[in-house]
Amino acid sequence: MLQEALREIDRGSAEIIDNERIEKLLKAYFEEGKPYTVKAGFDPTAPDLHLGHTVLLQKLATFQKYGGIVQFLIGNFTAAIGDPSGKSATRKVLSQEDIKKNIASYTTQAFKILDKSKTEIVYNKDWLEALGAAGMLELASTLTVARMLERDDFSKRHASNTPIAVSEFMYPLLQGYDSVHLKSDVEIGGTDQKFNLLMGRQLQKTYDVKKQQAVLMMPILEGLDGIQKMSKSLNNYIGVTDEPNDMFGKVLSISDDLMWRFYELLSTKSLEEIATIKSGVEDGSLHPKKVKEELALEITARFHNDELAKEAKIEFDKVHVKSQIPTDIDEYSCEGEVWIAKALVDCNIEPSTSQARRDIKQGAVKINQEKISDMQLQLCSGEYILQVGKRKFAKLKVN
RNA sequence: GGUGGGAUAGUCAAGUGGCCAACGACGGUGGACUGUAAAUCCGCUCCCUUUGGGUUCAGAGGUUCGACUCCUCUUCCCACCA
Repeated sequence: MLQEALREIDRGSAEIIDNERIEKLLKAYFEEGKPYTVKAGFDPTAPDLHLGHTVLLQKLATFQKYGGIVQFLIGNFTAAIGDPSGKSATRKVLSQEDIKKNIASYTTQAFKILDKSKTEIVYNKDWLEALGAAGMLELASTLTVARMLERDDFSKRHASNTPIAVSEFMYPLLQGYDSVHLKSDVEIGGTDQKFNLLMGRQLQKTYDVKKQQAVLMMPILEGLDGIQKMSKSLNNYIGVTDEPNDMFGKVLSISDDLMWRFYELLSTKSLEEIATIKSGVEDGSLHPKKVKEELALEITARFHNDELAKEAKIEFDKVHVKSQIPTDIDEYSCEGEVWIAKALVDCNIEPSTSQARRDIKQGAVKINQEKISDMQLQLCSGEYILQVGKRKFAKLKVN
């Protein structure tokens, strides 16, 4: 039982620091029913969670299964600084209402995965603001600049002459201080957070918390491109609130290599099962597309339900395998004759008439499934299905 | 505070008076091939109903027939020295 729990916790993790402590905590739980705390920090700057976040959330859910109480930390104080790990140098300051709204939508999404009864939502503003200037100084004095520059981001940016704001140095310290305040037993985060996570350990020691948190790092999930990390700003993400059709389609669009990564980090299938599937693909007994469909179904069903996931697959096949028109298309209408390029822009499937003209020239535009080439074309009254490329559709009614 | 360097399209990055809407790379996008996969190949990639017109190269002025390129000021960044 204990071994099984440990294996499940270890699954997919990139690195665990102080694994002995995790073992001890679990042992105490199994033998005495003693709970422990698992901290994970979230930045409320964007209101939507994507699958990259769910890698962490799923791990938290695993801890909850085995006695962990999740400290779901909302970084409403640190958000003002911006974690240096992103490349954005400065971050705009969010209004209180925005943050509140983001937090609300954040937690609703998170509870699709987490067990609400075993989750404490905490806000670091509550204690960091109280820290004051004196407390900040004290905190800042615990670390040398040389140590700080050890952090990969900082040294790279420093080496490449990219600016670093002094306030950014505070970020790891404050995140570490969160662990002091919360007396966390375990903290989990992405591998890019290693420095910050370790800071928690160090500060817990410095501030004499009597314990040092274990640290579990999860790999960073790559985005749809398979190279960069999944993030909203790179637009390579699958959002947990994405429509079933989009979700299904996006999963199917990832490369075969990336698919294994998604399996490992997102699927609930056991590692053995995944290994079996993988060897099936390798020896040719399983088609990779089928395998990817399975994954897409699983993921879509998790955030919606089985029914909707199946419908998404049927819809997908209809549009892409049989090249038919999707069931739901945005509808637009207009008065009088319209020039085709203008119509495409009005239907939001082209960004500008210039782009529309180029696409027409290249034969990317279809009306009612027929390729068109006349860029002077005027649409007179009637109903048209407009299409650009393989994915963009709109229905236009000309009166 | 001093000295020097820099700011170019989504990103990186050429361009040092006309040949510049601006090389190239990446990204994005369209097409071919497929499994809407990857890889590969070809096209497109500021806006405008376009053999043309308009607005761009941090910002504001100026020199010039003509400026991304020269001058002045402003803003921001970097390095070295203090």
